[in-house]
Amino acid sequence: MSHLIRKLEHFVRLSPADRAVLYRVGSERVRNFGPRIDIAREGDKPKYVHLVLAGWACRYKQLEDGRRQIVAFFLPGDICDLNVFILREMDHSIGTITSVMIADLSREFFDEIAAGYPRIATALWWESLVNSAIQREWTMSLGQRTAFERMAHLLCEIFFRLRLAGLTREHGCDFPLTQADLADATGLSKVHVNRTLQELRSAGLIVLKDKFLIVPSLERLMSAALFNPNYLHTEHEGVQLDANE
Amino acid sequence: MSHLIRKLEHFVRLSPADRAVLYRVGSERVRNFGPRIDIAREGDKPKYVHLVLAGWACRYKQLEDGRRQIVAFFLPGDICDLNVFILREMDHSIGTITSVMIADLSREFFDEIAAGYPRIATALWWESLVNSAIQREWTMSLGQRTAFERMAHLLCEIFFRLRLAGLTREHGCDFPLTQADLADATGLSKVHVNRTLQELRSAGLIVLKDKFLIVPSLERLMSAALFNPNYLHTEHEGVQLDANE
DNA sequence: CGATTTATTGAATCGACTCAATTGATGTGG
DNA sequence: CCACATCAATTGAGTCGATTCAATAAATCG
Repeated sequence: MSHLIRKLEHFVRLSPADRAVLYRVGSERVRNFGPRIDIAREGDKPKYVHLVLAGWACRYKQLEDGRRQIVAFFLPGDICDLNVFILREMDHSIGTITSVMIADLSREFFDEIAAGYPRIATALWWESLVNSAIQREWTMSLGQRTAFERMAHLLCEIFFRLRLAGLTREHGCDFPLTQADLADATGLSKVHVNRTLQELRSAGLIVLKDKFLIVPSLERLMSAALFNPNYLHTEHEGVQLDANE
Repeated sequence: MSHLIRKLEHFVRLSPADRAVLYRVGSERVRNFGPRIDIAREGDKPKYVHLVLAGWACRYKQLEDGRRQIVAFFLPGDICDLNVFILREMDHSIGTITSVMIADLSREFFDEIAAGYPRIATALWWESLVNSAIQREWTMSLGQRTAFERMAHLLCEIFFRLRLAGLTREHGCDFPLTQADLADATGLSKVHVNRTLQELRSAGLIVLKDKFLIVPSLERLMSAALFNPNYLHTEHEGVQLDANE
């Protein structure tokens, strides 16, 4: 919960009442999943909006012949699909990377937000616009960036997003993804992911070991990735949207 | 206008009043642009939501060194970015392909919809969820599909979307994209786009000439593309959301 | 501890790219 | 309305980034 609040407050200033409502979300249905488990599958009827309270998950799609593409990562504080209720069936699956704690947000919860908590509603809109922007940036990465840039870009993005949620130290963060995960996300083969990570290491851009990532100089990693953080819409006038109560 | 209505009615049944409001949109500020013109640029402050009344446009991003990726096509009846008002600056540009007629939808218009036209509001949500799904599918294409499949997939998608808007004949549609456009959208080089199109031609999957595309067998093209139309969320129970007035 | 997953390395191959030149279409001004 | 200029499409040849296959080493787990 705190991760979501922390993230949203980069965009709007929430009132104590706003925060209280969001905390209450933690008391909606909460479920725990082990690592490498499907939470929802393509074809399922979407019932809830998922909020990740803890752990890492991903959204992925698969072709008939088994080729798999991770199309998004979900980090603590992330909301899966605002308003999917509307759709009849999922066009993708959601699976865990690590153990994950999920709160299932009901339609009623969103109705309540829409009716009485305009700042939260705005912040959730922002969340969903940023998610779209991230998806576009992935399109950009896959279409135009080299393997080296693409990997650097993904690492930058994850680091930035974790930081928003308050989940980084000065220069490092937990990093539970395997090279196979990175391959499915970047569209590269596992072998090439391995070699690309080695290149990043020997360029002194990252230290990645024991599921922990250290980024000695975010500046340099960003520049290697051609990473422009504007798409995360984080430097924001919206912070002026004060809670006036 | 009619293209938007036609598209939305694949999802909800609109009342005469609903349709009237949507038609009125045509009387909001309408602008005309020539081909190959930027309507909005990365860095701009977003002011309006754009509705494409006629012509083709695209959303694209560029890296500092000039590499360019088209991340979406806008066809008649498409709405650019629901609720971008919220964001401080554009993280991408919008440019025309052909001559284009655009209606600028104001914030007030959406407030009015939200307040008094729930079916339209739902349909617009659907529109925006489908756009997200399309973006994910592009990620999938770029990450996993071969050049041949990817090109076939893009052609399928465009054909399906045009059909929703009522812009196809039995087996064909206008197709104003150049091979350079296709290259920027698929992440392939122009040369390879050319060769890939020739492969599609000699496989008898498409006839593409004089800015007109013929798809002799959509079935066969879909199967070559590993195209699963579920992500367009078009076969929909939502049609049961009748207008009860 | 053995079993399985994850990471690493080498070698050969291939899909897609770049460079470069040509042909064909489109368009505009004199 | 032709001539020239520009833009779009096509073709060939050589190269390179990333892949596949295969084997080994290291880490993780029950």
